[in-house]
Amino acid sequence: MTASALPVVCAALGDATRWEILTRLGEGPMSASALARALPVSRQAIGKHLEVLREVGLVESERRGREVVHLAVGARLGALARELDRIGRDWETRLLRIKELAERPGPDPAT
Amino acid sequence: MTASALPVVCAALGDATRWEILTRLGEGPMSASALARALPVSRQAIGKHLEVLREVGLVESERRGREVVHLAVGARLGALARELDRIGRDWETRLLRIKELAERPGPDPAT
DNA sequence: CTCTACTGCAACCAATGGGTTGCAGTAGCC
DNA sequence: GGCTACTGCAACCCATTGGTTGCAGTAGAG
Repeated sequence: MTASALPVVCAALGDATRWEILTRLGEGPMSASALARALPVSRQAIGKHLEVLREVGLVESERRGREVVHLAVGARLGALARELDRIGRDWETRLLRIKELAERPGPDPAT
Repeated sequence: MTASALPVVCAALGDATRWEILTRLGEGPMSASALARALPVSRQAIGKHLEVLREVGLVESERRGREVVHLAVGARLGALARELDRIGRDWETRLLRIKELAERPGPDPAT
């Protein structure tokens, strides 16, 4: 996962309806029509959300007979989680270093 | 981190400008005016972004003399990362179970 | 073959949100 | 005390987006 993709995939996860869709798809493959029956939005709205999720790799779609079934991709979410964890750790370590420097009497890093 | 907060905090992370701000704040505390000087947006826009980030716990603010300095909170990001990782694993395990059931000749789960 | 049902595309609408300018308040620096 | 600079609030603008309805295409079921 490249760093520039972080805002995009986070934006895809930044919508409650899409989380509803992902939760359903996490339990098993479903078609867009089936999702539309389960959720209080139209099938076309579901379709747009699915396109967003597919573009960032959070769902995959497969034609099965007459309908197209979609499923949530856990690997992609895991990759995002690892990246966020790494960044969070960086913030904490840098903040600790700053606090150490502030409290230490000798403020020269070269020492 | 409650599950209902996931879309909100992800939405906060779903903007490129906010990631710019977070990156700067991850290197050390800064004031809104300093951020506005470093980024190609106005101070008021920075202020709105900081409010969003503060509401979801990704930055903390502290009055230091005449100015207010902000810093990125790594712990919050780590909590989000753990939650996303957990959900991603759930998806993968359930999908594996479904595939197993589909390939196994005896489709009765009670057996 | 026909009928049903799921998909895909397009146009349109309203709300949200990222951005701006302007102004008032307030707290250090000299 | 006066000047400077940073903060906070409000109003406004426009692009994006989540949502809708409608229609055309297409592929299984009977």
